[in-house]
Amino acid sequence: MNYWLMKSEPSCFSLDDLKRMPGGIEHWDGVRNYQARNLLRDTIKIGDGVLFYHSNCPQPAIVGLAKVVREGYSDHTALDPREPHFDPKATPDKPIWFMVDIQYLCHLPQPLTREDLRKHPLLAGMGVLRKGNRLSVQPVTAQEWQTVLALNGVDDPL
DNA sequence: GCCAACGTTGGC
DNA sequence: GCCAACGTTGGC
Repeated sequence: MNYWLMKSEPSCFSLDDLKRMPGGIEHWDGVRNYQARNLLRDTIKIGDGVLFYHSNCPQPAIVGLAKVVREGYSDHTALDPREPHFDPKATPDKPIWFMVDIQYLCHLPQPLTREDLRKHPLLAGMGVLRKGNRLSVQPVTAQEWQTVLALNGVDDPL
């Protein structure tokens, strides 16, 4: 079991949007970075925990929890010329880009802002705080996962 | 809106 | 294979 932090701009796709999807499930498409692609294709597994992070917004924060319900498969938005993340080099046989499906679990009663993370000794080392870190999918340690839950007084849903 | 950091592209 | 130019990300 592994844990991940996934970033999304709430003006584009928010945790509320995920909650509203049928079954609370949506595919995590549009990732066009090779390092993140490798994680989506090879490493992220069904049942893994996801910290849902809102980026590029007035209050960037970890706002909720999700879990992985489908492992890496072809990101079809790379094959469709009408899609903003269309990649002419991708083909059905060699998709290049991959995505996973995640399912909504809950909102955090107390979203954790960057300031919250920075001031907590067990969270201050999180990748999302590192300057210049642009990975939209990044690993989270079990300790970080448990600390985020403990600060919110929520039981581990996984 | 600014700007630093980063990944990608493409000429050589 | 180097590296400058460029586009994007994302906090502030």
